Amino acid sequence: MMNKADSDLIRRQNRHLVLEALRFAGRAPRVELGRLTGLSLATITSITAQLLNEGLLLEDNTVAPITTRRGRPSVDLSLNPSATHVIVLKISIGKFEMVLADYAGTRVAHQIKTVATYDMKIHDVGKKAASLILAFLSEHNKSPADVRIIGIAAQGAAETGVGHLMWSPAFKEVNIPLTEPISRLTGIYCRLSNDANMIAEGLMAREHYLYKGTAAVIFMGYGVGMGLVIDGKTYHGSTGAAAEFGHMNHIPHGAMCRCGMSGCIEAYASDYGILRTAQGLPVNTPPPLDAVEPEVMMALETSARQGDGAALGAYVKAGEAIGFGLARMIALLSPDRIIISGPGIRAFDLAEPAIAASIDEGVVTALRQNVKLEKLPMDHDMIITGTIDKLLHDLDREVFARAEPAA
Amino acid sequence: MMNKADSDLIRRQNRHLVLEALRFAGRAPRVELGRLTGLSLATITSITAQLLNEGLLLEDNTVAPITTRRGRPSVDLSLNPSATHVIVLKISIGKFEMVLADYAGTRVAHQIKTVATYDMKIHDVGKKAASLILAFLSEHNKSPADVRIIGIAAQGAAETGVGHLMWSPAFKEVNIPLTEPISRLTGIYCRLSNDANMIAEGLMAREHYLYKGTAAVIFMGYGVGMGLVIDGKTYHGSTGAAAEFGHMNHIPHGAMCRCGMSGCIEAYASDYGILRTAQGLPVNTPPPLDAVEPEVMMALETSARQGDGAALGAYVKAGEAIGFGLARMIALLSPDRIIISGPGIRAFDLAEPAIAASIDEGVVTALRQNVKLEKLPMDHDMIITGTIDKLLHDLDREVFARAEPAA
DNA sequence: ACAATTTATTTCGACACTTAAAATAATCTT
DNA sequence: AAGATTATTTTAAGTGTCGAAATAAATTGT
Repeated sequence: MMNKADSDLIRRQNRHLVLEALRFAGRAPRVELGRLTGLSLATITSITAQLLNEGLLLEDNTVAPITTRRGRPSVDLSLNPSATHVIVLKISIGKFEMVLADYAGTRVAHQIKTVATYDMKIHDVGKKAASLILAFLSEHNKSPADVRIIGIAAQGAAETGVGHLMWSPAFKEVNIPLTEPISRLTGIYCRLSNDANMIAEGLMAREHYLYKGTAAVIFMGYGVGMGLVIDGKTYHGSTGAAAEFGHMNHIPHGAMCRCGMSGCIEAYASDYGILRTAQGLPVNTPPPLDAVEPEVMMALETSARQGDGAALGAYVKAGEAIGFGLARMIALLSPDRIIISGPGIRAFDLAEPAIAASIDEGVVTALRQNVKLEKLPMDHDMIITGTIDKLLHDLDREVFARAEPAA
Repeated sequence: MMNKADSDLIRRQNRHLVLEALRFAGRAPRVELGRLTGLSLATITSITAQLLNEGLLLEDNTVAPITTRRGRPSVDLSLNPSATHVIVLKISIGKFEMVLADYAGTRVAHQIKTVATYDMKIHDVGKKAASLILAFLSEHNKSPADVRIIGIAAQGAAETGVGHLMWSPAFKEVNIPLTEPISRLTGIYCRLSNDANMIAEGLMAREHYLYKGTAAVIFMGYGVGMGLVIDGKTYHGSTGAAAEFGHMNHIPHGAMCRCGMSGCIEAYASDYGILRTAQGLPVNTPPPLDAVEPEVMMALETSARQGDGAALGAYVKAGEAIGFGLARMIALLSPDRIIISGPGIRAFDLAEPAIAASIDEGVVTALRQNVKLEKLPMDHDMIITGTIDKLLHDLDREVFARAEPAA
């Protein structure tokens, strides 16, 4: 069903609208907010007065009005950066990266810690993360009370629901509990997401008008990941670990994958898969435990460009795996856009013809023709940017859209 | 973004809630509606008075209260059957089936017309359907003004957005416009959907508490179809022709499919695909144009049960195609439930071991373990039931939730 | 310098909706 | 027939949005 509606709901939704408009615009006078939200100026006055009173907004006239128009000058409102803060913890192979951002989305601190992730014991991961976060905070003279939420973006299959990391290239262990211990040890509410989903989230925050429908962000690199946006919302399956594009089967009984199965797309299109093919190793050669060094992949790319047949062939095999995977996804979901990114995007041109041919081969024209396929240069930072955006949007919707009970 | 909220929105949502509760309960007194919706009795009085006044509800005390409790007896309310009507047109190979149902969901008329669908010219389909509908109505002393919406459930790929049938086993032609001509010629608003989606819709209306998340209804028969429910709503892709599970590639460069591509799941798991395998015909044998007679499939099933190796092998091949397709879908979407239905369900036991083995082979345990796989006996009527449910729900939400402007 | 003009914001009065509490209705019990 | 009990309606208060009117704060013109 739905929930019943009352005047609380109206206020909540309209407050949310105002916050969203301001986050989109950065700064705007009340008239502008009226235009953006469709609300009357009277309502805008009422809502912004409340938000100012609660310390979420700031009257911001630091920038002198450039225009020399007649009439009462407008006074810009903006989100109050110090209303609260969020922390992003990005977990990847061998390192923990932390970013502290204020309520306006500006990054105020940044730290990268080298951590020997692979051999960590299952319960040390959360403990280590929590202690790094607490140290990071006190280094910047902040207390846990200043931070409203921690968002973890991790490589691998993340169960957002329970906050476990089902598996990840960064760890030998599986089913690592993250949100619970980190929440408990820091006293800060904590959420876990998959890194590719966070890229999708970041793109949406930037060009949300483009994401009315369904879009998939494919992420090629050490593994093959995907962020899936359905009807404008990132999709998590029943467990929160959906959209495992990399571990969608490509060839029954095919090449050995890091996940223990055979024939996954990743076994052909990830760094290690491409390398294995290029080296002519049998498809059941176990994948290496550590990430393939970028230099190795760059060398492979170079020799492919110089005409090395084995290297070229490996990129074609990778393209076929990606292409048929996309064809299957298109048959199933018919997305509006597919965006391919990740470190592997460097060599995209080598795989692209095979990708295109495989899509043609794998799905009828009628379904394919409406899909836009784009590539996006990799930006590691986008994972963090996307996570910040998502955390702040979540806070706006779930926390700050609710009016504080009057004193 | 969202839309702004005002008091209209509240009323709309709460009216919708009352209508939904009454559709769910069939008949209920006001106190009961209060409990079901969470609204106060004062509000229920106000809303039901309005709905009674608009003719959508009926005070219904035809059934004498069985209970002999003390206190003022309650008076049941129910949906007014004659408030409006809906028509379902089910299009399948060789026949058009029409059902007229009242606002309470009761069927009041039913007609099956044999139509030589396959060779119809592209613009004759809509004309034929419209004239049959008009004749059907006048036969039952109804005028188009008594009907608020026509819902078409068609086999094949339906573009709900534009109302075209992209392709269908029933027609030689492709891209057949349906909603526009039928709407124009009958004067009744018209919508097109895929038949498997309507089964999913019917299941949801009956057990909507089971469909909070993601569920897929696979439909095996002449073709292989799918209805996909994501977050409790049937999913249509960018064009409205998503969820073409049957035409998701199974084996690159594989068996020839009716859609013109090679290696689709349907090419192995549909009636004609199974038959082709059993007969030992080469995989590039073109599929027959007409539906395979049920008797032929039943004979095949019988010989498989009697130990015919070729027949058994064909069901195994079909099971592999379905199983790997499901494995791929699970990797991508991690649904809560998968339901397999359709006429092909009769021989499900012959394919089931192969389905299970292929799912095991094709997707890691961690993703698979949360998925419930069920089979559902085929009921052709469920397509019609589901369409009626969906039409009425759509009307409740889009039309009747809005209060009529006061006279 | 100051009135007129222009643009932004706030205030006011009307209206819609929900709700709790009080009032009313319609039955059964004793 | 009075009292008890359950269902429904009415009433009064509270919250929210909106259009119109009022107010604020600038520029322009003289």
